[in-house]
Order: sequence, then C-alpha cells, then structure tokens
Amino acid sequence: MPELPEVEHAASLLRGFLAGRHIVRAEAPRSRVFRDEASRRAFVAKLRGRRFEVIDRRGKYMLLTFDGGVGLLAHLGMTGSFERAREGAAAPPHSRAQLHLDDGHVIHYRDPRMFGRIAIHTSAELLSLPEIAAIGPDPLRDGVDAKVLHAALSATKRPLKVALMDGAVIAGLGNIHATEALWRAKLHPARRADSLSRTDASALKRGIDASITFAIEQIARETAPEAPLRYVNDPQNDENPFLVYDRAGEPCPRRGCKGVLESMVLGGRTSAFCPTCQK
DNA sequence: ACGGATGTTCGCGC
DNA sequence: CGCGCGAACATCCG
Repeated sequence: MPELPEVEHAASLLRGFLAGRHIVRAEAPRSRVFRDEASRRAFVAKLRGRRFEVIDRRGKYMLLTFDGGVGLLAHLGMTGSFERAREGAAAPPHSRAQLHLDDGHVIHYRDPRMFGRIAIHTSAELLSLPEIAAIGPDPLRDGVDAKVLHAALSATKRPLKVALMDGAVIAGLGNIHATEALWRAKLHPARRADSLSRTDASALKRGIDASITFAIEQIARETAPEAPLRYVNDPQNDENPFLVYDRAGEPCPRRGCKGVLESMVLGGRTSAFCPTCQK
C-alpha cells in the first residue's frame, strides 16, 4: 500500500477521524508492530484520555501529537492501514492496535505482515528521532531542488534507483515511484548515481514530481464519491495505474519509443525499465 | 503450490 | 569506519 502518496492519503484520512476527538482508551495485543513490550504498554498507558492535536508526515512516517506532550510515530510498512469502525463492531482482520474515540468510533491499525511500526515518544522529541532527522527533502512538503538532488546523488556510487529509494536522499520514494520517476526522466535504473549531469538531475526532479502528482490524482479519483464504475474488460481501466511498474514485457508506453519493458533486480527490488529510451 | 509483493533494519564482508 | 549487498521479518495473492 504505502509510498509517499498513499501515506499522505492515509494521514489525511486519519486527520479526519481524529480531528476534535479524545481517545477514551487505547488497546493493542502484543505484536511486532511495537518494538517491545514496554513500547506496547506505553501506547496503552500514554494515549488514554488524550486529545488529538495534529498529524504530520515526513516521507513515509506519520507523526501525531496529543495534549500532554504525547507524540506517536507511525509507519505503515508494506501492508499497514488505518480504518474506522463503529464501537462494538467486530475488529477487522489483522487489527494490531485500536483507538477508542469519544464519538462512538474505533480506529484500527491493520497490518497483516507487521512490517509497520508504532511508537510513543514525547511530542517534542518526534522530529529529532534519528530515523526522522535522517530523512531528506520531501517532494510534497519541501519540493525537490535539482541542485540538492544532484549533490546527494553525486555522493554515492550506488545504482541510481537504489540511491533514489534511500530516504536520506529523497523522502518517500519506494520501489514503485523510483521506477516511475526514472522512466519519466529517461534514466536507466542501474546507472551509477554519481554519473548524472545537472540536466539529468533536473529531468529526474520533474520525473519525481510527475509520478507523485499523478499518484495523488489517481488516489483522489479512486476515493471520489462520484468515481465512475470500473469495467473489467475496459482496457482504459487497467488495474495497475502505473506506467511501467510491474509491466515488464509490455511495450514501452512512451510515444514514439518502440522498446519493450524489461526488468532487473537492484538493491533486492525488481525494477522495470525500457532499455531503449532509458539511458 | 510456489514465488513474489508498495519497507526497513541488521549483520557480514570488503 | 564507510559502503554496499543480501537476508530476515509475516502474510496474502495470483
């Protein structure tokens, strides 16, 4: 589920659920989502009775603050999501944590694979946590500066795509959007990160912005109340909304390019690319 | 039924 | 010490 656009969406959803609300009670069974048992107990103990203040996002991390100086760090991992249910309703599958609110709703943190994480801190220390402090510019929050991007990429010999997925270089890009951004920029994923020209870096900046923007618009379309019905056999309604991600073997979607998309593994992740137009 | 999946962290080797 | 790579984590889906 989550790269930057999905986390952004999840954060606004959660903001809507929590705005103006108090947490009556917090519960959570033991699970890997909490680093350890002390962390799970802190979740239960510290959130009881707290009033929600704000939710912020840094890359794929969500930072929540409550009154009394309570802060919560959440990461959705690979399969995490927040879902709202009526008080008294059966918990959805894989609910790893529950927030009982003062409006008759329960917020469930669902996460089948449990790669996600929830941790309680003080609100003051959230931004200085090592994992947050290490995060690079966020394309949505801060924008991408081509010069800064070029400098960050010039400092590593890793393959371009591996460097792009490093949150210290650019926040929030994962396998999908790194793949999409490179195709849009006509840059080969295996190329050494320190081989980019300033012009390449500018193209990459535009590729990143475009793939993030496209995904956010896509989410808006999918969640719009008036979203049109999808018809299974309509080729315009492909279930994969991305241009090249997971499309190895298909023709390159670039106008005028006769290439066929291939895939290779970089940094342990499958990468689709066009060998003809990505240099 | 087997293989792979949108993320992060840790340990190992160079 | 810094870098880079691969494995590990737990479950679902095609």
